[in-house]
Amino acid sequence: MRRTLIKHVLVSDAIGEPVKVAGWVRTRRDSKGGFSFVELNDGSSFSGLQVIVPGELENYESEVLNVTIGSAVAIEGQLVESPGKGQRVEVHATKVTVFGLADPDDYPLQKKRISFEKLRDIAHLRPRTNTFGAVARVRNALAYATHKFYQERDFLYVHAPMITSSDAEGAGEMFRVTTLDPAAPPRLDGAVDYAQDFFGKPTFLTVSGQLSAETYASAMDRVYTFGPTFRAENSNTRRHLAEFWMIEPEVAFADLSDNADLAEEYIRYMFQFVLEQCPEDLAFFDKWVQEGLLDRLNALATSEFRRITYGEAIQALEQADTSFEFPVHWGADLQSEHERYLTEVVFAQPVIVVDYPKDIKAFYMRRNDDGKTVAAMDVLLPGVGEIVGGSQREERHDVLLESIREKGLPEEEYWWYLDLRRFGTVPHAGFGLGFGRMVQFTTGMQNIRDVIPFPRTPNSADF
RNA sequence: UCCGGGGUAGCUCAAUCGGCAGAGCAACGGACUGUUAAUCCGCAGGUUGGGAGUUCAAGUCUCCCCCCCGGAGCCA
Repeated sequence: MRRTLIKHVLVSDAIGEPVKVAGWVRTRRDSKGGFSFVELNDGSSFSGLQVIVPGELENYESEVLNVTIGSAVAIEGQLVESPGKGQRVEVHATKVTVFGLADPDDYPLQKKRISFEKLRDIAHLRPRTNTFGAVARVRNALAYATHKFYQERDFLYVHAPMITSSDAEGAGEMFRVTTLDPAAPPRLDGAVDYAQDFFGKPTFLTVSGQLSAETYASAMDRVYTFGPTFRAENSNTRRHLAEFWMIEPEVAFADLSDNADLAEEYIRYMFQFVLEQCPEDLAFFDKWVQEGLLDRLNALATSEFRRITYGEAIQALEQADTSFEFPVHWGADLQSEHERYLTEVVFAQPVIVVDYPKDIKAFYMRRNDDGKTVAAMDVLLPGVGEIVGGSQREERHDVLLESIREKGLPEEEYWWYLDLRRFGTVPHAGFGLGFGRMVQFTTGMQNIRDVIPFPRTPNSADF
């Protein structure tokens, strides 16, 4: 008999028909009536399926009564309307196959709530909990929405390399990739001789797929990357990971305004999609993780984002009757507290800040005509802060070269990047969106370590 | 990396001035005719993160180390 996923059984109308399901037991409650209730979850939906196991089954005493939370079983039986409260249908078992028991003396999960911190220590078992099952489904839905959104708009999915020989991508400390023996590396004049390393030169894990995306946008018009990126920063916050996933669209013949349109549309699309696909999971987060989550997501799925310039942002902050830890003045970068104040207090909605001072932004951002600012943009969301950073890229060869020199970057490493401006250069723009932060915002989960299956942070790379 | 808060039973936590290390839940045994975080009775559960020190006596005080959480910086 063919197995049906529980999410399909729960909405099935085939009352009286035979059905087969399998999954992991959440609870078993025995009745004096000589039968047991078994709640089964297979990860396909938030809700589990209630199974009634009659005492007459031949393995009832020998096996079923040993089934506890965490056990893996398959059930064959009949779908019936449930006389009890709390579920529409249930299954009356005619056969129970026990694949694996979970000794309750050792099994670390229980029906009672366990702290997220403790669950990180058992990350291999936490997807079996309500919260992490729901996070996994929402994360999946957001990834699906991402591909759907860009594919529907004729973007090409580009796989950026994860290993790079450029140590000057300008986005933070990098992890070194090497096959040399760290205890005894080959040396040349005292220094490590990377000519003998696997790639014949020093290599690192990428911090961004942007530069690769730009090369493909300069041929395929509109592209996006969606892959892991790595930062060796010693960041210990609830918003940072050493290994995290980023989505980076890049569009040719586009300016900063087109870029902001795209970011806004994309973010709204994800909210709409996940509201449609994961109502049960979101209702759970709304009730147990962050009150008011559903109202906010619903509002965001349709509302426009507020767009202001950096100069206007500084003005608004200078007029604020709050005292900030970091002083506000034109030329200073916006701190977390400033970003939060703008998006949470001043406007109380998502905010896109554009045109930042050139001195605090990356070399590749397009210089504005005022000579002071660049065509950069940050998208700020209440609760998470910066979720998108992007810009129109500098397409003028001489201006880009000047920027590279001004910032003291190694010109020779950018020969291919400069080539894009020598041959058929084109105005183009793009941004990066931190996928984990999007999942955080969508689920209300406070810590980014709890929205990725196996978080990598300083001092922690288990599982 | 900096600042602050923590680490006690399987889990969530308590322990007054330094004086016998406790509770709820889970688990286990039993009771209960369809339960929904079931309920009731009973039983059991400990190298107090690791190390050193002060003391008649340390979960508690001192020092070193490890780990976790929150905030900041860096950023997505």
